Amino acid sequence: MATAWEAMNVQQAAETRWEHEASTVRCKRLRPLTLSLSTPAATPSSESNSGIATPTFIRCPPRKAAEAAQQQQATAEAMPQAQVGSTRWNPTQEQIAILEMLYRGGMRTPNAQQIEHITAQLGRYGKIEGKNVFYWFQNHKARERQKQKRTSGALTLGLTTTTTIAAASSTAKGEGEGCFFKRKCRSWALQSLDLEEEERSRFQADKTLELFPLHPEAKEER
Amino acid sequence: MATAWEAMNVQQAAETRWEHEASTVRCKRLRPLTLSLSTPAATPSSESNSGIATPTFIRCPPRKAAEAAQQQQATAEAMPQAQVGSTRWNPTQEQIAILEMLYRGGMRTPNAQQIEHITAQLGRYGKIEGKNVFYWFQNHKARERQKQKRTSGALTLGLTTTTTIAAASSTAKGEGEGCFFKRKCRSWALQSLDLEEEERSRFQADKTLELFPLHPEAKEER
DNA sequence: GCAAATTAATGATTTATTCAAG
DNA sequence: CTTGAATAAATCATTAATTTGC
Repeated sequence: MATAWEAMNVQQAAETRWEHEASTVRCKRLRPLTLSLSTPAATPSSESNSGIATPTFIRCPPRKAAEAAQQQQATAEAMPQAQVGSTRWNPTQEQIAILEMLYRGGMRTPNAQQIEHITAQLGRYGKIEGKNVFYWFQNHKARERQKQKRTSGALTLGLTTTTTIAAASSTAKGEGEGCFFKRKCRSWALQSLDLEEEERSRFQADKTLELFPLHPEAKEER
Repeated sequence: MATAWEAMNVQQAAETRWEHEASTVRCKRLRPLTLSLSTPAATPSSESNSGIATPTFIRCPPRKAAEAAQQQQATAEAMPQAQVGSTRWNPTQEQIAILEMLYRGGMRTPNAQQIEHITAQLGRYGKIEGKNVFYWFQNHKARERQKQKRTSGALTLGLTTTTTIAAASSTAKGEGEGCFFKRKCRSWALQSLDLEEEERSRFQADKTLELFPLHPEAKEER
């Protein structure tokens, strides 16, 4: 559990590894490198969690400390082979392509339903979970912002190389919906619905969700 | 960094969360610019709409609407604090008392199961959702940190503020599992399979979770 | 050519801030 | 002003890529 999710991270990814070409040279720049100076007083030590039985499927958590490992029961799963060990989602080319398309289309913080839909769709190309979609947008958005900041800082020209991107940050706040947890709640509450795209319209109808069509935040400021 | 295994990625146990406490003082207090100035060029407008045939996903609905929609179900409750028209959770005295007790007991970032449990318990005193519990801990923790920071800052005059802060945060760290998303994931990840029950228990058994019985963290460390 | 060692990306989490209801 | 709710920034951690010594 804890993550059962992870547990089944199958990824079927059999297909080729997908090169991220889609995004074209993503960030390339030097990584600020975070510096791990940490603090003088910082003592990582601790750790806590002592060994715990790891569920057969390897979930992601395992990281440090002893492995206790005795967990027999090894993968009682039927297809032992499959990707058993992967811990994190590894998007396929198609998945990335779709996500980027959506992003370019203006989507920044999809809400629960949107995520469900997207996940359902992307699921056709490989194993995926809602959280992956969520994180993808979060990260993509953040990194774009970051990149831009870096760029602008360097250039200083303020030419707004990518005005479009700017929109991202502004949008986020504007409406309160997309919120993160929202989807969580939502999922908690009801998850089943996934169907086809049609469903979307249904939602729309009763939930007043506006359609995508840009026009985004007219509201902006606060 | 980067250097791989340095740390020995040994596996540990299920679920553990590894907290990055190591870094303790991460963000240096004042965050450079962020503020809402956002980007100079921020012009939401455009949004790159070059017609994109974006899959009809819906965009986030305006906050008001969303809220309204979501509360319809709230009604009909016979609970004390009927929050009929309220949009946000309004904890009852009992709920707060319990939460604080847990907090004092050392709980900081409850995991999915813990949250579920707590929510269930608190539900006896009034309407409540898992996210409320989650947020409560998040906020309580953050505010305590904040307060502490402020205090220390005032007293020490910039004298190694870091250390003090570090200390503060360290406490918070306590246990690491609870990851936040855990629950979300969990919920997202098909709940149908409850196969994991046993797993859960297993987990529970060895991993804290005793929720209520305070006593909790004996671990606390640091 | 190849596998260990390194580095660049980027998925996943946590913490800091901000927003806004009451 | 307090605090529930939500988002963005900072980090951490793991895997894809790339480099390097044989």
